[in-house]
Amino acid sequence: MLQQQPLTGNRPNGRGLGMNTHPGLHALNAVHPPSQHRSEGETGLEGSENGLESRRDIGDILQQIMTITDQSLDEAQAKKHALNCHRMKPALFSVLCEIKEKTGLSMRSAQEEEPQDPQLVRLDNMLLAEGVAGPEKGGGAAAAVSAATSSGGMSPDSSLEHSDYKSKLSQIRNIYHTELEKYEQACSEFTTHVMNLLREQSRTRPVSPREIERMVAIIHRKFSSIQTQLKQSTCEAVMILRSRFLDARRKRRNFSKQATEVLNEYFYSHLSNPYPSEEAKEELAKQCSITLSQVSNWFGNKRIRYKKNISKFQEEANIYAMKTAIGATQNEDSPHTPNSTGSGSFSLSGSADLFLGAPPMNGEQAAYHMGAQDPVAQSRFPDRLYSPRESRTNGSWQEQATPPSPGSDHSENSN
DNA sequence: CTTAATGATTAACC
DNA sequence: GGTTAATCATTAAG
Repeated sequence: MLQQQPLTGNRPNGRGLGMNTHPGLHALNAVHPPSQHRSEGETGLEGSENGLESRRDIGDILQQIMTITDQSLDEAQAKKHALNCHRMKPALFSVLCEIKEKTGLSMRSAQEEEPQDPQLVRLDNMLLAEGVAGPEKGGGAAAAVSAATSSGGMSPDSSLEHSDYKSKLSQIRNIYHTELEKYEQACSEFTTHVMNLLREQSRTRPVSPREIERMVAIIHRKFSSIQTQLKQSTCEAVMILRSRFLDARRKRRNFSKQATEVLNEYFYSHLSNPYPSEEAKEELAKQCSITLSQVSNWFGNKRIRYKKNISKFQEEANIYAMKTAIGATQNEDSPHTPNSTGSGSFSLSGSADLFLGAPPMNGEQAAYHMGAQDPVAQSRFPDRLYSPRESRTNGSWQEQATPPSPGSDHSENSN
């Protein structure tokens, strides 16, 4: 955008003035003056017979150039060589330079600065994030997996599916990289080819470095559009792979028996307020070797399903209340055991929530627990804080629960 | 095969 | 940001 000041300086139209500065034009003018000047005679010519000869030469050259495309390759090559050796060649070349100088002005503003396709940037970022692009081997794929499961997390036993995923991903990686390499190679090959061509042509016609530069840029643009397509389809492949392998919904695994037990234990021992705090969730997650969000999911599901059909969960509630109670009495002997089976609690309050299992159906059961906030759990999770939603601690979390269904009063309900 | 159970996702809500 | 309620998709059970 800055070079190529017109030779004529402040005269953009440049007509005629530029000629003064061009030695080549002088040479040409000398042998082939413009027709309108012909009448003025042949001043400056070395001699009339010489001028005539030169004129014939010029016509000859032009004729040869015009017809060179009609000839066979060998013929053309020979003719080209001959033209290159022609004594008029420098002059002709200079004229071409001059013409180019002028026409170059108009095409200069045509291009400039492609604004970095945002789409391409997005694709690049994604490929990088998925571990397809970027550094070789290992770390990339692992990073992709951990990134993909950041919300869902991965339990240790799911490494099997992940190895499958990883192999598929590295397959995609390989294809992507070989293709990319192929494109890059083809691009550089083509570029050097074109540059050689231009260099060769620069012997007979003026080719500015800038022009070569632009040519290269055009080639690169074309090739990068192909690359973009490659990246696009690679992204799609990765997305499909991901949805196949990492969508936990599709590859759902039930929690281990022990994990469900721990969760249920907590749930039923906090039935009046089954909203574990962040700390409690972390503790549960650790115990069950599941993620925090899985704990949250579980409690969310549990609450809603319990509320929806309390009678269905009666048995379960009793069982876990019993368990808690037994665990509590057993631990009375060794109140300072900090292990996972819980410690130091009172059978009395440990089974407190048991009564909630058979609520009066009008939601007033909460009154039983206004003061006794589950000492069991408090000792089990000493750092437990009650959920920020204090409004629920009075047990109203299920107050609007609709009784299961009119005809579902099972026999065990009467117990 | 059908059905129940269950973990995850989603939109609407506060 | 966490919850609820509805829903989806998979797994386990019949």
